[in-house]
Amino acid sequence: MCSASSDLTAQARIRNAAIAHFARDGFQKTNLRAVAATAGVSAGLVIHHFGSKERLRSVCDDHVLRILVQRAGDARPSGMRDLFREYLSNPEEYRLQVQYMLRAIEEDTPAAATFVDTLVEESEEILRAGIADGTMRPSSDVRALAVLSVLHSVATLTMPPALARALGHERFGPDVLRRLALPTLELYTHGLFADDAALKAARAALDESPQDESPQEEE
Amino acid sequence: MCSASSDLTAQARIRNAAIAHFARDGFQKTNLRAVAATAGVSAGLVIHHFGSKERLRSVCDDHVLRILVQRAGDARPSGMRDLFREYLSNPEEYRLQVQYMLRAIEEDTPAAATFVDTLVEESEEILRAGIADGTMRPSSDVRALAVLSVLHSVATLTMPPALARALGHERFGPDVLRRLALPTLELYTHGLFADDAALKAARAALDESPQDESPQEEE
DNA sequence: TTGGATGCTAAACGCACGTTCAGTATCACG
DNA sequence: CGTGATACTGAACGTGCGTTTAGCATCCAA
Repeated sequence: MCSASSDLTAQARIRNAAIAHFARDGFQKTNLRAVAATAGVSAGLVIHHFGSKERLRSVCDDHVLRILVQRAGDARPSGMRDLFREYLSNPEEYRLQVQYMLRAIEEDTPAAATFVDTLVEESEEILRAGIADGTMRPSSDVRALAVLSVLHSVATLTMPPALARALGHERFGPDVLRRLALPTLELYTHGLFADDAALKAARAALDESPQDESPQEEE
Repeated sequence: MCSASSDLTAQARIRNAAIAHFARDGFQKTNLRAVAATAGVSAGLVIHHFGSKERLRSVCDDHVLRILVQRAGDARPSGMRDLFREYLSNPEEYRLQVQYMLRAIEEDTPAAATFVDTLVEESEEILRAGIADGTMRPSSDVRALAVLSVLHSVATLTMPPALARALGHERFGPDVLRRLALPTLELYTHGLFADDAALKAARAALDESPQDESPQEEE
């Protein structure tokens, strides 16, 4: 990790400070003077180097995105999708970038869009591979399932404090994750319902009003 | 529905306008002058009646919370947990209040905490009942499963635009919901994994580092 | 009738914050 | 040396916005 604050160009220090602030407080709530302060420079310099707060954000977006996708391409076994698992076992290393991206997803940044697209794409590939080799159950809509699993991952990592508190913890953290791991895996291997009454009912209901958008695949 | 804008007290009109703005744009981004405008009053009157923007929010919180919990207690078959199903079949009626609460959950309002607590509590009751009568599979941690299901519901309703776009839609809406309904139900009745290798591995891993927070229940 | 609440407005105040502006130091280069 | 260009600062500017204030009706009680 290259987090030594000096011996870096002021531009880089500002960028890093901005990433940290955006990740922690979000774009709106962070003010340039605070970013400048943690970067050890004046507020004017931020504008001097980046032109505007908005352009500073887009530079941060690109930077974080580049780190994360390069990390995913890093000859890792199964690409970016393992970011989640990786994050669980090694939260320190990329926590900042992941947190930044989660914020970006909330705020619907262009970078978040390409990040999410990559996640969904890789997730879908993994699902198709798993279904092909029999380790995963076939689905009526693999694309939607991929989106659903990414949604669940993102939701878990951005878990609202109120829900964390309902589990008895102050806020989201490794202990919450550990607590949810087993129920999540149980859900993903057994499901929850003992019979398929609800599923059949839903299929019937959807057949009645066939506002069809989803592709037809085998089940 | 009582949405006629006149023939209501100015206080009520301001409160309703604020609820609409907070639900649509969030607390930070809505400014009092806009609220005053849609309420048809001056900005000063908002302060005159509510003292501050923050106290206006808390009044809105209480109001929406009261509507939602009274709706849940309304001799409905299974209480607030059906808000989700209710919302799906009848999105117009309580869309505003639900959207308001989703925003409140994001912003971690006290009202959101009690709302979430109620959701989790009712969810847990339903799970226990379902497990008892055999319609649901037993879980190693019912509380965590309840939190997980609420998390999934909330996440679905607040689905980030980037994920909706990955499904081919502009943003979250009824069509996205329809698209996700089947995969969700498939996941909740069959699970995803064909075998329980991942689950066993996770159990083993958690046994190694028994940072025990979760209660022991039957499986 | 008077006098004080109450409902309400327009204007102003004050602060936070993004951005601009002079002005200084330093370094490159002719 | 001189002459830019570049890095940087402190102060100021402008604006958006929450809030305050002064004032005007209206209505009710004494």
